[in-house]
Amino acid sequence: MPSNRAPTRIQKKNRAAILEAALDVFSAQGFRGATLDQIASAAGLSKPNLLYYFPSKEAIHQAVLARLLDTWLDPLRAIDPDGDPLEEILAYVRRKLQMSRDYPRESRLFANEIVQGAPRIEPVLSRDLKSLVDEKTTLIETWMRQGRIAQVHPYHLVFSIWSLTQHYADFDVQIRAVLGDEDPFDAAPAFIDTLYRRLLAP
Amino acid sequence: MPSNRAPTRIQKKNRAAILEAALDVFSAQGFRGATLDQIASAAGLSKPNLLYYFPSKEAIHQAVLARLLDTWLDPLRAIDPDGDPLEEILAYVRRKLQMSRDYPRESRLFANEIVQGAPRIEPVLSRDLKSLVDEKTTLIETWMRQGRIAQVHPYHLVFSIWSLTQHYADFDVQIRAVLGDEDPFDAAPAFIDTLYRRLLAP
DNA sequence: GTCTATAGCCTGATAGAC
DNA sequence: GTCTATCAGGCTATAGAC
Repeated sequence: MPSNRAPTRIQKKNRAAILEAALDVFSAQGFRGATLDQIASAAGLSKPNLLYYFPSKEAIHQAVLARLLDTWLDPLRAIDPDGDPLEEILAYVRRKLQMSRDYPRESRLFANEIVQGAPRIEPVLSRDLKSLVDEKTTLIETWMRQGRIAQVHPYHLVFSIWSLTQHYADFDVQIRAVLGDEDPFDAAPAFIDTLYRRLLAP
Repeated sequence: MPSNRAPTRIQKKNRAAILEAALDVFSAQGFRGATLDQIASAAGLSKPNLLYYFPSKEAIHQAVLARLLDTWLDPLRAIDPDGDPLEEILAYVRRKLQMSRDYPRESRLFANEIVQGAPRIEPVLSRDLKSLVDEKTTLIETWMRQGRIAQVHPYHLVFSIWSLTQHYADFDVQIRAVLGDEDPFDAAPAFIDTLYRRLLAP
């Protein structure tokens, strides 16, 4: 492990390269499918040198996940209680869809973890994620009671946004296999926008 | 490998037990995460005996996937060109959601495979799946042109159905972490039904 | 700080007795 | 057909030279 002194430029660069390479490999292969050899080679380091920066494979995985979780919930946090209800929700949907397009590896890393039972992040889900969702669904319920958007189950509304948007990153291969040459992100934004306008119109 | 003679009752039972155990383990851990030890123990056999029935880990995985794909597309096939358009689509959605509730392991096995780039079934996707979806979207487009349901992008409509319904199996842990004690499948059917009624109302 | 070499474990697969 | 024993390869992690 690097010393406790302030990291040099080289250490910063190497740590960043490792996290970038690990995101690549873990998101494509899952935790057990990934090997340190793959990560080291993708980061341009030797395997022992990789383990000089992180004590174990597990530690690398946790570091990548931690960095992901830090920003993963930002789009949801950004829903503004003082904004226009429908526009706030539609903006959230757009942000989530954009993340699927711009950060598909992050989405797949997360998906890998959840599909396999979230062994490493279940606590984060039932604590941080739950309390954030509770807060936002309360807000959404208020909007619904005020008649500013249609009444639907607020939690399932959130689940639907997650599934519809993340699907384009997580199931990318399948979508492209079916669509052929057409870019999924050409028509997806308009489709999903229409879907939520019709669902939530007061 | 068992002889070419007709399988005995014991052979049938063991093969079935292996496929059942393999579905359990592969869907929960992915291909590389699963071990022959786990499968053998879950099937109540020794590891060498397991490999008496299947020549390799890869062969077991393919057998499980093949059995899955055989029935996975049935709900889509069952859309009836002569039925009422909206009701046909809603019935398809219900069948898919029911599969997520009754066969979550199958859904997660599939998800594991796709998220990691579908290395073993990409050909099936761009051949069998694509041609089936092409056929059904053509039908849906006809219905839309006739004004019997609203006009939306037919492929993305199908993707949305896949994502919304499979999400309840694939992201089960996350959904339960957020919902707490409430059973996801209590409110999901009504929510999704409402969603598609409002989206597709002519 | 980075490398080569290697320890030690786990895993897929095989050999051979019964 | 099923078992015990075991091999061979790949994997994480460490030792030690430079």
